[in-house]
Amino acid sequence: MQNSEALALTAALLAAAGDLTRRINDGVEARGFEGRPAYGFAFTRLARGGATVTELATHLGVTKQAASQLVDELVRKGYVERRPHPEDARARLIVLTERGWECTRAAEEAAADAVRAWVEVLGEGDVRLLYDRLVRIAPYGPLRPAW
Amino acid sequence: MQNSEALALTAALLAAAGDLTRRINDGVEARGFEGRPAYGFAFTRLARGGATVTELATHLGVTKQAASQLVDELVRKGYVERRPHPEDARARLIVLTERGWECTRAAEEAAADAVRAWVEVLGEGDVRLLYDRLVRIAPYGPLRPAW
DNA sequence: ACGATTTGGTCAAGCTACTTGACCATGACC
DNA sequence: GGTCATGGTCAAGTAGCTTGACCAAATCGT
Repeated sequence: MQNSEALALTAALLAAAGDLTRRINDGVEARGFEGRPAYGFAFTRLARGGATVTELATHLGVTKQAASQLVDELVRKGYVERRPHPEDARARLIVLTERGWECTRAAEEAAADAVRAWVEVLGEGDVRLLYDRLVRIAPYGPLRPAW
Repeated sequence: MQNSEALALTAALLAAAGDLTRRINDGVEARGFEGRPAYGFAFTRLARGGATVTELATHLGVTKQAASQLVDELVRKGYVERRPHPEDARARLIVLTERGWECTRAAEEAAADAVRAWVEVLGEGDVRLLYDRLVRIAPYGPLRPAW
């Protein structure tokens, strides 16, 4: 593989990721929610029983201060609540509200719509293969804003 | 494909793209250049005979003001020059300096190194296939910062 | 059991990379 | 040749992160 192709591969990845996130965000807004792409990724972490600010920060690949500010935003918009943590009095458990669950489902639907567009071009098998390969490359890396 | 998988696919794309850009940027800095990831993508556009600020803006998916600021930065660091445009007195042609070419090559090498790590995991064929599929999905979309 | 250190969280301030808005100079179009 | 479009810059504003300081609760060492 030539050097110039390696940069092109990176560009293609970024373009694809940007395309998807934009479509999803548009879809979420079209369903009556206001937000930014980071919400969706926060939701995927919160959906499994809630999370602490620090856990969220790790998941998103930002400082805990930034995660805390994001949570402020989500609280203000009614998507999550800060509850006392059942096992650690220092920590707070961030959990989705009913509206938060609705927004999560909206994001999943929008994502499914966007991916469906890809499936029409590549076919189900290739999209699944793409996913499989990507997971093997960057299994659980933080979701940093990309460039 | 289930809804939740669609979001996971997006996350995987972002993680992979973020991983690559980080590795490349580290590699470029290790080779003695200072910069940020956007430089590399600007260089790929400038490498083919230069470009105007507006063309660069389109390529990167930002406003022309933002592109102009990026060019300021690149000029300050000695990577590019603003020349009068040979065919349009309003425009300026942004071209790489010798140091700009060196940095471009460094970015390509770093990208090749990063991709090589992927090839070791997936094999050359799968990486090439990945690239092929990505290009078919998001052929020439702008390279927006991803989330 | 108790002082020292670590960990979870927030407050405050600062910065980077973008945006929008205003503007000028040149080119394109009847 | 006047009108509008296009390329570029200057200026100001903003979003979303960062670093640094700090407090309270938990954990560790002795």
